[in-house]
Amino acid sequence: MGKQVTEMLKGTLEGIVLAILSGRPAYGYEITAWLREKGFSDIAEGTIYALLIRIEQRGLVDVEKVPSEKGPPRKVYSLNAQGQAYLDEFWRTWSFLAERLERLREGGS
Amino acid sequence: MGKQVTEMLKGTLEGIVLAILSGRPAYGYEITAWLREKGFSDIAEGTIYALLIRIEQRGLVDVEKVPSEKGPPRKVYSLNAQGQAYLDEFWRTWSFLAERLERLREGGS
DNA sequence: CCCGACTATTCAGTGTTACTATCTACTGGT
DNA sequence: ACCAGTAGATAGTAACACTGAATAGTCGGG
Repeated sequence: MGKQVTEMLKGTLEGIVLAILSGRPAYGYEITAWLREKGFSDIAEGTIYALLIRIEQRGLVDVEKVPSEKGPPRKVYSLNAQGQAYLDEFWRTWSFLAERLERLREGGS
Repeated sequence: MGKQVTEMLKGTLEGIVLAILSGRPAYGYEITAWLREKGFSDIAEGTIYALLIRIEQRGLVDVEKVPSEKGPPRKVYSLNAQGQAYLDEFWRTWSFLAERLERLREGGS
């Protein structure tokens, strides 16, 4: 993809991951694969893992280590109450920005 | 505002400014005032000036120095062909991201 | 029995971006 | 002379995504 997406993802990728986790618990490798499938073709794996560590340290998610049939144990993340609150805030912020941009695109005031 | 907006603006603020300039030429102080009026309550002035210098160095805008009745001369920026192309690309990138996020919000696949 | 393929995570170093805070500079009104 | 308003520049900081590589575990094939 382009540099533009990279820069645009700053601040939104975190919300995207939290939104995914609000549907169901998931682990890093799974999330990366899911994102790639959905068109975010070149989000680096390292990026997701770093992000997960960040949101874990901020207390937005709970973590559980689950043995895998294949490969090393998975770190399964699930959204907690604080994370849900943060996600709600994220959607409000996103709406704010999206509305204004849409208006700009239409050439409105 | 919050830290969330700050991070989300990375990558979008540039597009916002280019979109403004696609409507009409403008100078830094004017753009800052316009943004504040439109709800981006605390975008720092320094941020806009730095951004304008950046897009100027990338050749996305043309610059003209215009004497002001009040204060020092204004640097009036206008979008050129290259900037227009970059803006088009920006909107495509934005649409891509906005679509996927909207789908995520609806809880869809 | 080792080697590659797949699964899964970690980490050090880099570049871009917006923010803070401060500084310069010009005008008009008191 | 001073101050508010207009206008721009800049040095330093923090956050975030990327690159690239390393580590670790399981499995099947030669």
